[in-house]
Amino acid sequence: MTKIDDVARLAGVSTATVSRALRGLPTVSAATRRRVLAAAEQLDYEVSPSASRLAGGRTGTVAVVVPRITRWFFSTVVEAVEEFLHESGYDLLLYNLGGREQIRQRVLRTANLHKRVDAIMLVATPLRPADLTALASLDLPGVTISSGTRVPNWPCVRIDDVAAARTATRHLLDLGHRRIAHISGDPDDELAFTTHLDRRRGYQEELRAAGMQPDPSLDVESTFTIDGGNQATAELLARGEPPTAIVAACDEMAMGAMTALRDAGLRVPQDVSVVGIDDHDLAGVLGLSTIAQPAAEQGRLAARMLLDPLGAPSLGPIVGQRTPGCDTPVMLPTRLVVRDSTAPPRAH
Amino acid sequence: MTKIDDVARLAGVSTATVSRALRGLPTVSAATRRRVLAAAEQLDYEVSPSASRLAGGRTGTVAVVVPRITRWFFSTVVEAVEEFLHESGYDLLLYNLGGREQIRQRVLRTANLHKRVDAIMLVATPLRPADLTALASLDLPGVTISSGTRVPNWPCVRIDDVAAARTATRHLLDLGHRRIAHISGDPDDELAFTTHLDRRRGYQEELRAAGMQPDPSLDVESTFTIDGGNQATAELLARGEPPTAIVAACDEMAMGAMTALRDAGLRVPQDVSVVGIDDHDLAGVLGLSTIAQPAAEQGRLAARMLLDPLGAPSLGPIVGQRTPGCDTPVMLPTRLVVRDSTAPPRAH
DNA sequence: CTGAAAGCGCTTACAG
DNA sequence: CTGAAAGCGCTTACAG
Repeated sequence: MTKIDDVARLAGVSTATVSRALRGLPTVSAATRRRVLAAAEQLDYEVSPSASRLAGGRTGTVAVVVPRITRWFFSTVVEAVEEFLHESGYDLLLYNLGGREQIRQRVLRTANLHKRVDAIMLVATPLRPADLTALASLDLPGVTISSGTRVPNWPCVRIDDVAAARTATRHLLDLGHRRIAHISGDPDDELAFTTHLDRRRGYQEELRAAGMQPDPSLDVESTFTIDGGNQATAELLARGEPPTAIVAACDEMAMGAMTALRDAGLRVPQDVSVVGIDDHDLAGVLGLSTIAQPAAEQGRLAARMLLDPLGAPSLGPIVGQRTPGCDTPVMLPTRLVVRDSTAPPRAH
Repeated sequence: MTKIDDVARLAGVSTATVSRALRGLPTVSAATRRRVLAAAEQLDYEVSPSASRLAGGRTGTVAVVVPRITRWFFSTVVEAVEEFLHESGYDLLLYNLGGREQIRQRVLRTANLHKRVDAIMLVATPLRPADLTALASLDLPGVTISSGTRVPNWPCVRIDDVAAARTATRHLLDLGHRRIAHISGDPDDELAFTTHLDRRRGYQEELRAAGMQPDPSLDVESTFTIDGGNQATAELLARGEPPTAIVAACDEMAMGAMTALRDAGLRVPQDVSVVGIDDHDLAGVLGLSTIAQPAAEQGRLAARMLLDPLGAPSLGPIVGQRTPGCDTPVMLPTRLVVRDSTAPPRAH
């Protein structure tokens, strides 16, 4: 392995100068820089990350924490984030919580992340008070995506979940539906995962704006998954007269709903309309009407907001600066995408 | 930040002993170990990864390279691998190639990975000869999942793609189909991504075994995606009399095929049967018959084969030992899952 | 079983 | 703009 001394010797300068030249610091003359770069190139030199980190105190690495990488929203966000990070010279350490509480604790509460990364991105990760304390003591810059708990001084990128659910509900109202059900997730989750709460609120607000009272018997809780949508819908149908339309809190639940309806012999949209939120990769294949949210864009933007104050991974010390005014989440727009799963209710 | 000296002082031993005790090395007396652990606990001590790596030469990190994290197979593999790695004390560095050739080069050909990870996992990553040379000079242990290029001395976990496609084709033959089309991917990819080639071979072999000649006009190439399946099927339909059944090289292509058929006014399975390979999360929702492959299990097994020779991340030097007999890929079984997308052809 | 000392390969004040 | 020297926080022979 060639090391910095080899480069220094070949270029006829000190290792300090090699270090500066290679990192593009401005305090190196053009001629010297050229010589150093040539030497490094010739020797095929790559800096040792461990040594650089130990000496410089920066890791050039970002931790990205997601609940489940297999779900559409999270894999889409991670793909966009990965591209941005690597283009910026950062490595991505992936943490997939996967519902395992012990992993959550190990990642968030121990000093595990400390000394390991320069910054943290939390995607839709609900936090307990103890988690917040742990994160605060880590004293690292970070960003959150989607709802979940806000972390003091960390910016947040998300959509307006209330508005998204309102748009979905309004779409059904506009089509003439009055018996509109809602299926959502995480009933016994005491964590502050607010997405489903916000979306329920939007559903209820829009009904009320139309002069209607939300009917609790048409509002079923389950989990934020295909299976959850399936079960919630089955439960809904078991309760008696089916609704003419369903607002699902996410596309995956909507897909489960479509399956349950099919299994019950009901046609979509002739018997029951279904609208989701997300615009999942497969929404088109299924003809699912939905409220599209820009997942990749949220990832890219959050990555940018995270890295901007950090600068290049190996350029001088980290500026402790926090983005000012990051108390207001950045909200990205959503839009209604009408496909084949929604239609006017049948005439009585 | 508390460091190893603080622990040493509190425990009344040398830093060398702290290091040994904390890593569970056997050459520490039980009493000393207890004292050290208590001190570390009391001080909330966490080893500095950078320092440990620099001094010990191990990174406790594995690079996982996937083509596209947003696709079902890859996110499922990564989820399983992530769990295994973290449970074993390793970090996961994610590289999502995303079709960007320059990224492939940066990841595989430069010494980028060197000094950064202890081992590499390549998931369905095709390699050019130059990539193989670069990997060889990295001299790191590794493992490959799925087909793609074999790397000398690296074990490989996969399914038998030829057999999977044969089973899919036989299923259609058993139902009475004779006009069976095949859609697959990567037509102008000179890389050695062999999955689609193997699956085509299986399709053809099974037809021949049934005494039939594969009809080139029923074999369309596109890309390994939903969109690719859609386009390939549209192309197939444009060629004239539709087939009575389609073998898609993966579920995502099958989903695209279902969309194209629907758009063309053809019903599945009444007019055309469709069978895929994968057992994608959404195959059930779509009623897609398919050949299920164990994605998570391939990930777990590959992670285990990768880590076994490495031992715990901070336990002594890496043993250069390569699993013997790793020249034969480990093949995991697949199985036919019949749903609603396949049925006997209509009587003429 | 334990410790003193060297060394891992860089970066960073500091001085010039 | 550049260099000599200290130091980042561990692990590892080596010696006992």
